[in-house]
Amino acid sequence: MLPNGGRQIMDFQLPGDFLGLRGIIFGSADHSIEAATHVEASQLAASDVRDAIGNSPRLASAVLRAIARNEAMVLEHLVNVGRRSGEERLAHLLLELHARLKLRGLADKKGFDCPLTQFHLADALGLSAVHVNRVLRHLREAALVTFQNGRVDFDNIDSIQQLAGFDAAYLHQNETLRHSGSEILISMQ
Amino acid sequence: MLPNGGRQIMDFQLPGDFLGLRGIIFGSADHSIEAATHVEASQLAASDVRDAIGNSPRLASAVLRAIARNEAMVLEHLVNVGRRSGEERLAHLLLELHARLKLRGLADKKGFDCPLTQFHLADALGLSAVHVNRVLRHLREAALVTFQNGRVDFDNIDSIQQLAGFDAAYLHQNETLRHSGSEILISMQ
DNA sequence: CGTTCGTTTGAGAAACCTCAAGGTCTGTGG
DNA sequence: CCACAGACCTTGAGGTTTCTCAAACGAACG
Repeated sequence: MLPNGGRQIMDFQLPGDFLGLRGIIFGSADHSIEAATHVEASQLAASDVRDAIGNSPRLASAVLRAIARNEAMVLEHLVNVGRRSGEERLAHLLLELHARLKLRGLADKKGFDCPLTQFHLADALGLSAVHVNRVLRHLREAALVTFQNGRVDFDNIDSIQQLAGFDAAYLHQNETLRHSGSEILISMQ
Repeated sequence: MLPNGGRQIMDFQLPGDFLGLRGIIFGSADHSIEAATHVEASQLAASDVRDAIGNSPRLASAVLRAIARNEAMVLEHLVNVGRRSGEERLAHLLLELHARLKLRGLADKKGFDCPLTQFHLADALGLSAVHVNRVLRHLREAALVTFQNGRVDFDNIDSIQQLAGFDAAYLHQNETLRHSGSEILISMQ
């Protein structure tokens, strides 16, 4: 949140994501987390996590890579907001969400369920909600992607990837750090 | 660099900064580094760095905090580009550079030497160089900050901090990870 | 003395914003 | 069952910000 009432959404956390890692490391957070859906989460004591990291080089390395991956994502969002047009930005965000959800088995080839409002999209993209609405219309009329009734459907995923300049490499999806129950899971493929 | 020829500068590395840490962790980089001035750097073998991190929990922890700090900075840049006006963005960037340089003894209270061109600023802020020029004029005419002949001078640092919504907390300046010669230095205050 | 790089300024166009109004859907209380 | 409120989406009109194209200027350099 900014003093003038504006909001910048830095990322959308998906099921299985580790929340607030940077806050644990620094002992303070420069952001807040808001639930867009019903959420189930388990809490880990910051000191426990720090101890575990200190005692296990393997875990430390995994956390290191997790944060680096996070930074790569935020960086891509910076590129998105800084150097792409409204259509490209929106397309890029939807493609990113699709790629990340697909890995979790929460999306199919055509699209995915998306509980976000146009206000959420606007605050993530540095646009106004009104403009997001118009851009969505353009994308729909261009038969690229449809976002209606909480569902995103790609009509032509190849051409929309080209439009957005989307390349999933920055997501580093071959490895993930997750928390489940009260444990931290490292999964590499 | 983007396919359409655009460029997004994610950060300006200052003397003493550790370069390409994320590239070492992932074995590949999603960005490139360009020298804006004469640069002296020493190279570390990626495998050596990885080994060192694996063998020293203390070093691993420091690297962890360094990356987290990096992410916080990129994140602030995202907020900057996504939700602030041209004047606010530019003021914010100049204030960040000032704060970071001051810590290294490379700036005084009034300002600092800045070798960047207006093209550099534009590519960091998601603006055009022409617009950067006009915004600089506004800031100069408002007696807030002057950027001329490679020198940035703040006329009224309090009011420009307020204009930009700048708070140096995100820089986490009380600790740094640096490389010097062929060593990695951890310094905490 | 010409070239190159960076800055400055003007003019018109495009992208995007704000304000405003109306529409749809959903849940809720009477 | 109906009326109402709230949240979200949609569309229009007009304004602001920012962009692109273009040209001119100054400084540094060989």
